[in-house]
Amino acid sequence: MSVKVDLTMVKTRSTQQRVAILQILEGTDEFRSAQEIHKLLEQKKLKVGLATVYRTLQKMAVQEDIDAIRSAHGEIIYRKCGQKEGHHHHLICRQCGITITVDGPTIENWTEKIAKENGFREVSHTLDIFGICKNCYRKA
Amino acid sequence: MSVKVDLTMVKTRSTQQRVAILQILEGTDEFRSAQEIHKLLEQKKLKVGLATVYRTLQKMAVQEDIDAIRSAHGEIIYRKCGQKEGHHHHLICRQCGITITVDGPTIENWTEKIAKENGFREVSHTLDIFGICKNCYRKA
DNA sequence: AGTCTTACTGAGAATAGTTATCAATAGACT
DNA sequence: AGTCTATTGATAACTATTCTCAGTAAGACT
Ligand SMILES: [Zn+2]
Ligand SMILES: [Zn+2]
Ligand SMILES: [Zn+2]
Ligand SMILES: [Zn+2]
Repeated sequence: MSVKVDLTMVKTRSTQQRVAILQILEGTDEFRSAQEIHKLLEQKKLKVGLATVYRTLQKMAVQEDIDAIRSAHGEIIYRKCGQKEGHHHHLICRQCGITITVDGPTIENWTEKIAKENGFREVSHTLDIFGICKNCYRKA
Repeated sequence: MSVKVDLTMVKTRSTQQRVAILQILEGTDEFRSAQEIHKLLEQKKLKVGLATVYRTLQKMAVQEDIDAIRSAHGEIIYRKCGQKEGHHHHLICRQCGITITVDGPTIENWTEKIAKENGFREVSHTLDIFGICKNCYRKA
């Protein structure tokens, strides 16, 4: 009898630190880095260790409570996504950061197919589309 | 906040180091990081300083001799311009990390379509598929 | 070929973002 | 209250990249 490990199943405790970080994320639509969130918490007189901020955001991203992408500058930035339900993807402007939520069966089916063809199970995927939006292109 | 210098205006000398780095890039269609290129040069018994590799690649990218993108892992990776044949995606086992390279027109077309529908230009994308490979699943 | 200018180089220090370590703490459950 | 263990905080370690600066070598011009 073997135990199946599923990261989304591990018990997550509701700590003061986790709640504080979540509140920051819920207070904006923008992507925020771990460092930024740590500073914002300091301003609110909430002392949360930097390592805790990193760990919590990382875990939230794995459990799909928040979205994580890599900025052009190299930092991982996080956002509580407006669309709370359902798997989906993002179309992001490299210039101004405006983000459009997109989804559709095409990639979902394609990734499933590719994974199955290679004998993989418990499949998931990440996909982000980047470009220059109409507005920014006009200004350039 | 850093001061931006226009590197395209300064004279570029053809040094042994620059030639060696260019040869590495011309020897493959894949994206390579500065660290990887530095190791490859070592294997060819060419001693080129790591800082020089970083500086040279950075300058080549600014002068648009090569393409530079940020990998999901956070590194800047470089490729000799032109053909997009090197573009592909990864199917990664969450357990053992084994990685399979995959590609196909399906997602390429889909992402292009989605971006165009939303008025985006200069489109790029990132996609990774995760799962449990046959081997690891059997062991579990 | 010799000389001059200055872009370029290498080694290491410095920086930025992130992850690992580990003893102490505090949720959750009986 | 007591137990179990996920979580925390301070800091060390790590990875990728940039900076510093004295020494080197393209390339231009005699
Ligand atoms: Zn989203
Ligand atoms: Zn834009
Ligand atoms: Zn595996
Ligand atoms: Zn693609």
